[in-house]
Amino acid sequence: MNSKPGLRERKKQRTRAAISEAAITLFLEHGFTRVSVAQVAEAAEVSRRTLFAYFPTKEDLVVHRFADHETEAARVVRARPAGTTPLTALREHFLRGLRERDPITGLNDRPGILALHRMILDTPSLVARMERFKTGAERALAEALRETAATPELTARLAAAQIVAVQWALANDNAERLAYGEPADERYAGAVQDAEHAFALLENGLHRLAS
Amino acid sequence: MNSKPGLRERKKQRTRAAISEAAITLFLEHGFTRVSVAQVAEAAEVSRRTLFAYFPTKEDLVVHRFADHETEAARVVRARPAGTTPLTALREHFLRGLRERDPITGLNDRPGILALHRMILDTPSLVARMERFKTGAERALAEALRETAATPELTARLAAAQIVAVQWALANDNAERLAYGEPADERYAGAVQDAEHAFALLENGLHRLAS
DNA sequence: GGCGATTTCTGCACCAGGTATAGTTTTGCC
DNA sequence: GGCAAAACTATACCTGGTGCAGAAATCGCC
Repeated sequence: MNSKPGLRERKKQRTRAAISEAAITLFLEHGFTRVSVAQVAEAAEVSRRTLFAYFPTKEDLVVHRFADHETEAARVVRARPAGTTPLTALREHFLRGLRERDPITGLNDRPGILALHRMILDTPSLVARMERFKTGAERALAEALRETAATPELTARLAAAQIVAVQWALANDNAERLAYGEPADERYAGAVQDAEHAFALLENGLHRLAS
Repeated sequence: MNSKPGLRERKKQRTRAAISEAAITLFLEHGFTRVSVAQVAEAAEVSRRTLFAYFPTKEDLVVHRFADHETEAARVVRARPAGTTPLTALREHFLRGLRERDPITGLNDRPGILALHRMILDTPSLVARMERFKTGAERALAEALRETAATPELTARLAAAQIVAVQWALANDNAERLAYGEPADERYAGAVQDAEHAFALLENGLHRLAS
C-alpha cells in the first residue's frame, strides 16, 4: 500500500530519523540537560528552525518513541476475545510484554534501552513529559472500557485510572531495578510474580489492607 | 513557639505573600500565559531576581497553594484511629472534605477558587506541575501504608498509586463540573455518591467489570 | 528536459523563563 | 553606632521556542 510514498515523504522520514538519532546519541553521551537543541540541529545537519518543525519540544526528541504506547491498553481492551474480561486481557498482555522483554514493561536491559530509561528517570522534564502519556493512556482506556464493556462513564474513568497507575508502577519498579544493575533475566520471575499480585489486587480490591 | 519570628522573617513572609497575590491577581485577570514574570515582579514591587528567590518557577506562583496537600493522604493514614483501615480513614476524610467544600475535592465554587481551578485546568504547564504533586502524594502515602499497616513495599506502592489516582479523578470530575457552571450545593449529593462508589471500587476490586 | 506551483528549509530577529555574578541596601545584634 | 550576615537589585547571559520573509528543493505536467 505504501509502495510509493514519494521522494518528498521519504526524505522527510529520513530527516526525522536523522534528527532523532543525533539527539539520542548526543543526549546519552553528554546528558539531556547539557546538550542544547542547537547542538542537536547541527549534528543532524539541519537548521534549528527545522528541528522544531519535526519535534515540538526538546523533550519530544526523546519521548516520541513511546508515543505509540499511549493507546496500547485501549487497543488491547478493544481487541480482546469475546468472553474475556478487560482486566484479564490486560494482564495477559502485560505478562506477554514481560516474556518478550518489551521495553514498555521496564524489563529490557539492552544497553541503549537501559541508558535511555536511566536518563528519563533522572531528568525531571522528561519524567513530566512521560506523565502526559499516562494521562492520555488513561483517557483512551476509559473510552475503550465505556464502549466495549458497557461501563458507566465514571466507573470507566476510575477503573482506567487505577489500571494505568498500576501498570505504570510495575514498569517503573522494573526499570528502576534494571537501572540499578539487576539483569532482566534474573528479574523476570519476580516481575511476573509482582504483576500477578498487582492484577489480583486490581481485581479483588484493597480490602485486605490491614487496619 | 513562633511568638517572635523576627522582623526579617515577618518581612519575608509579607514579600512572599505580596508576590503570590500580585501573581494570582494578574493571572486571573489576563491569563497565565499572557502575563510575564517581569510584570508580576513589577506589580509586587520586587526585582525579577527576587521573585525567583521566592518561587522557583512561574508555575509555582500558582500551585504553591496546594503544596500542603501533597502529604495530606499520608497524614490521614498515619493519624487514623486504631482498628480503622486506611481506606476507611481516607474515605471518611474525603467525604468530610466534600461536606466542608474543601477546594482539594474540587467541590468549592467560591469565585476565586473556581477561576483558579479553571485556569489550572486549561493551562498545560500548570496541569503538568500539579501532576508532580500527585507523584509526591503517591510516594508519601506508600510510605505511610508501609509503616502503619504492615504492608509490603510493592503492595504499598500499588495501593497508593490506585488510591491517589482515584481521589484525583474524583476531584477532577467535580472541578470540571463546577467549572462548567454547576453549583457546588447542587453537585454535592452526586459527588458523595460518586466518592462512595469509587471507594467501594477500590475496596472490592474491578472483578465486576463486564467481560 | 523544462517550468510554474507548492512545500520545505533556512537565517534572523525576537520573546520569555531562568541563572550567575557582583555590588548595594537592609536587618540583627553587640 | 557599627559590623557581619542576609536579602535585594541591576545587568548580562543562556536556552527553548516562535514569527516572518525569502531561498531552495520537489512535484506534476507539458
